[in-house]
Amino acid sequence: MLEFNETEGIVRKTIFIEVILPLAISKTYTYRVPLEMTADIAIGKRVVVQFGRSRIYTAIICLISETPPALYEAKYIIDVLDAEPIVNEFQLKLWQWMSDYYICHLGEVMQAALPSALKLASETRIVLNSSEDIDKTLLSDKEFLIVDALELHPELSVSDISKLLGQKTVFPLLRGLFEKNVIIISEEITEKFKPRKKAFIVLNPQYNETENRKALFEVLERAPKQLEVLLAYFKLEKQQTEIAKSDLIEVSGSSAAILKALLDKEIFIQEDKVISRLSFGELEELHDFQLNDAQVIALQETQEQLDEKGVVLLYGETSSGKTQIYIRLIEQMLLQEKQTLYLLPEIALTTQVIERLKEHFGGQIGVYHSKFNDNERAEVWQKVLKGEYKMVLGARSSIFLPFMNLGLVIVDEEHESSYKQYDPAPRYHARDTAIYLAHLHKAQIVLGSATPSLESFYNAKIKKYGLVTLKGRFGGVKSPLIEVVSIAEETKRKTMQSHFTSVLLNEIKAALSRKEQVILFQNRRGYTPVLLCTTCGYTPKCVNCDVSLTFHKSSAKLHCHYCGYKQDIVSACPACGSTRIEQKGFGTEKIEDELQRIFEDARIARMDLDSTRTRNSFQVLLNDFEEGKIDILVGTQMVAKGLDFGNVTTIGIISADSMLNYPDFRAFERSYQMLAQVSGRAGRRAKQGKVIIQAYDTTHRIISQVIRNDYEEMFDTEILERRNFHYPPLYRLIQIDVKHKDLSKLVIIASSLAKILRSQFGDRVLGPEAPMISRIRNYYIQTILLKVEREGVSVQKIKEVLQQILINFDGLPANKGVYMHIDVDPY
DNA sequence: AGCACGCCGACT
DNA sequence: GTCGGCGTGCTC
Repeated sequence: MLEFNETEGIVRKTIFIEVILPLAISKTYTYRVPLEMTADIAIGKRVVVQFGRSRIYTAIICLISETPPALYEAKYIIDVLDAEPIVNEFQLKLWQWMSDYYICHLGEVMQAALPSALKLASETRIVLNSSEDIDKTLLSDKEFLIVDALELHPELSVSDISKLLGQKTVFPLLRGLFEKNVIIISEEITEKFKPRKKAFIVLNPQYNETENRKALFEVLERAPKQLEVLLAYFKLEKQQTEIAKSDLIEVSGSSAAILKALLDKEIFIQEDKVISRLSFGELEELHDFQLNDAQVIALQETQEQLDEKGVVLLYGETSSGKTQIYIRLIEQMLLQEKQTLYLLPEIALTTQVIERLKEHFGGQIGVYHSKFNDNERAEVWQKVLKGEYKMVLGARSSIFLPFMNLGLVIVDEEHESSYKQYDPAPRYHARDTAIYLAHLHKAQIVLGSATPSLESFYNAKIKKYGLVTLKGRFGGVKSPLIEVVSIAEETKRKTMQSHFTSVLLNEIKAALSRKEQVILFQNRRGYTPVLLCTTCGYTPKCVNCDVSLTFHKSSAKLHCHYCGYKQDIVSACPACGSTRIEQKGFGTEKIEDELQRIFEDARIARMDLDSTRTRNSFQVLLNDFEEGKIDILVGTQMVAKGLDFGNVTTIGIISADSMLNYPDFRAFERSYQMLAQVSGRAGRRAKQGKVIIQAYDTTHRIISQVIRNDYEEMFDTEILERRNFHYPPLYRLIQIDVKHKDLSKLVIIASSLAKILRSQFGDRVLGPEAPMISRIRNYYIQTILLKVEREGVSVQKIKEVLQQILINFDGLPANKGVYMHIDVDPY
């Protein structure tokens, strides 16, 4: 299609573009480009398009062509947003791979990949950025109008603004306001990540000269209180490199007011530094850049293996100093001007790792975190794009950043389950996706763990990955003593007190008397505190989901963990009228209560999903614990992840059985990892820690393997089981969830689907089966599992066939009202 | 994902 | 006799 452009006097072609829309749609859509925008078109740029009657979206250009679509008239694009592409070819390839591998729509991948500030849509809510002073003289008339309107109405949608201005094209205007930090996206402002700051005091450097110092003493002669503070400062200075404000006040026996006088006189200078009390274990020694012998060897081996295989599993015990090795590898990347992606589990990102690495690498390091607000995320995106950040530290979503020349990917704590996204699609695993990402860039990738996932260790064993083992605890940290206590035995001897064995209680008592801290660990899954009528056995259940309601003392209500439904507590059983209703099972809340009854004077706190729901409560809790305001911390999985407190010497596992008996093929592997990681937390520094494991089955092989610290034996026994029962890493799993509001219809539909699948895939198909939670938000669920062997068949082929079957099945009138979702590698 | 078009119950 | 319930189908 040729058109003549009079002003330029040249013949130009009308072009058509394929765009990805941020929606769960299986296709890309074709739009027509107005001639005056032709020159601005490039793959990876954003365009504004109208889709459907009234909706406007930001889409990404993924293909440019000159042939108009044959069957319909393409709409014109409204605008081109970018001067330069914001998504590169590597990313588009990665998106396509994810969409194929995880069987989801490209639009869903885009939705997950782009920070929302980069994909405004007509429904996006906009608010003013209150933390920023707005210089209104810098605004254009239209911008001023928008700001004015936002001052009146705190929250407006993009389409509101469009109406207000009487024009369709508002995205470029809004983009300008974003860049000036005037407006922000509303959904994100609630979760702003707040690093904790602590005040440090330093002497004004001018007093480092002897002359000036003399004068200083003379000046302060008539202010004895202030002089005392100064003397205390000099004393502390000899002992430590950094002097905290609170320490100085305490040591000098002075007050904040006196210190303030010194600050006002500019004798002291206050510095607020971001600190954290969470760590991933091995950072104390980060300042010591001398690698020990074991590390030197491991580093060298890692490099050799990386050159040979591209992927290396760095299997290093807790405290063996994996981080130092990462740092060396990163340094080499920096020398080669290549980018590094350093992946960490979500929770570890609030930690020292960031500060320490920032200290070492300076401003070249970016952090990408779900708790950052969207403007910050978009900013990191831009800086990675421009190559300003040579390294990014981030949680799973940072695999989506626009790296141009990635040289190295590090996946720390690679076994962590938080690398897997469950909902919504794309249900991807960041480690596996990172391996593909590295492959696209021909980059190297290091997976690090003290307790590797079975699949990674397996891949290392079959020589697909390189394997480097790093033994020995760094800095002479001793391994803790592990003691297993039989609950059955103590129950028989009647020495149990509620859920605690006498052995555990004695250890707690001893630790408390030594002024040391204790962490108690209770796995919540499978042991929720439910109400039970002791007369008829009735238990209150959620009206929307197939779960028992959980009693929450804090709200004095019964809660559903799946849909948030709340209900008042019942005093009489609605089934039989009996008032004999008791609490069964035990959650952290109950443990906390009972513990308080036993240790009346101890300060006990609880850390779980409920107690840390609000933004800062997690930090506050850890803060208090570190500062010694809490003696005993009771918690769920959360406490197992990377907590590092020097004064914790005693760790108790309330019930190892509840983890081991969890009905999941990975229960043993997870239990091993959990117990090994928790044990690694005890007695980190000078003191040797003690771990008490309470269990009914004290002879369980996993417990004994944890005690002997024998990962490889665990691996061997587990692999045997996995082979026998057709589970990963020897087989691949694809899970299909079938959902319907009507249970009887669901059962019929699910089994007919299973039958169709079986005709194609034979006994690779399992189910349908009702999952543990068989109804959520009024939808009944059945799952069908596909076990596909690793050798001899093409998984991609199987996925294609599967996808086609599901599309056909979905279209059948008999199956209306059914929802299906696919989870590839659902673990 | 949204939003419109379309066929069956409780209201002026 | 109309307003509105949400079931299904399309969006370049």
